[in-house]
Amino acid sequence: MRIATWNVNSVTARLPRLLEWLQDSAPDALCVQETKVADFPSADVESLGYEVAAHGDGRWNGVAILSRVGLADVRRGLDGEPGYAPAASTATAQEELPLTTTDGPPPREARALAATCGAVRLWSVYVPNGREPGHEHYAYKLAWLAALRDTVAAELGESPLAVLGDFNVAPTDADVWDPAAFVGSTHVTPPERKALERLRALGLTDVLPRAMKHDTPFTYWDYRAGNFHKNFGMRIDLVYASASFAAHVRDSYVDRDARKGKGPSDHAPVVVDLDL
DNA sequence: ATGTCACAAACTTTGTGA
Repeated sequence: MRIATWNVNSVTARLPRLLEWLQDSAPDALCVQETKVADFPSADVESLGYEVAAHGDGRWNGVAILSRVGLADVRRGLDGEPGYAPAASTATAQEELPLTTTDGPPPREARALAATCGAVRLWSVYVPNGREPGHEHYAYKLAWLAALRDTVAAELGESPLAVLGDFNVAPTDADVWDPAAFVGSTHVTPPERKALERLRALGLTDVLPRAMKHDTPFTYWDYRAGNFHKNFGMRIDLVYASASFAAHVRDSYVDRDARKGKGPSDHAPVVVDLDL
């Protein structure tokens, strides 16, 4: 069984590359992040034999799971999932108007989706970026990761389970091209890494993929400044596998070739092959 | 230091987010 995860950075913009990759790599199930659509364009992938479960809220975020081995018990969102409301505009703040009273909690975003595909339970997750340490979005990121941990904890049992997606955290300094370049930035701070550690403490294993080049299994390279060409990347797309899932992993690799060519995502897929 | 994308609306340009 082949399972993969890929942040496509807009499924609308990436549809030709997605269809090409599905045909070339033939995953049995694919977790997708940053679909950036309310309605997933399902027809084309269905013609390749995949069922689609999607969770999208429009312009930002959005996750999906594509499967050709069944798609059952679909869940959207996390237990106790925090929401996020952007800060008020500065123009409003300068007028010193009384804060508008908001009714209820901030809206939840489309960042987590689960489905059972054949013998395995999969979560497709797109963890909040965090913007910068100390930012409201950074606190949201940590709270979101805590809710992810609690939700996964409640689902863990005998069945193989994996959480796959764009975690927006590099687990160790080896997972960024230059730790010195990330001082003061998100993705590498102790609280973010601690949040991943608490998730792994449920008994999950970080399935480290093979690199296809450079001995650095990076999964993301900024579009700017020739970062891909210079291999200035990060490993932030992760596969966290339960013991019964990890026991069946035969191989895993980063499909770095998918980051090349015309109109790529800024992330590469991570592929996991299982002997079940 | 901040060079590229993608998206939507203030739409032939800008802002927001990554």
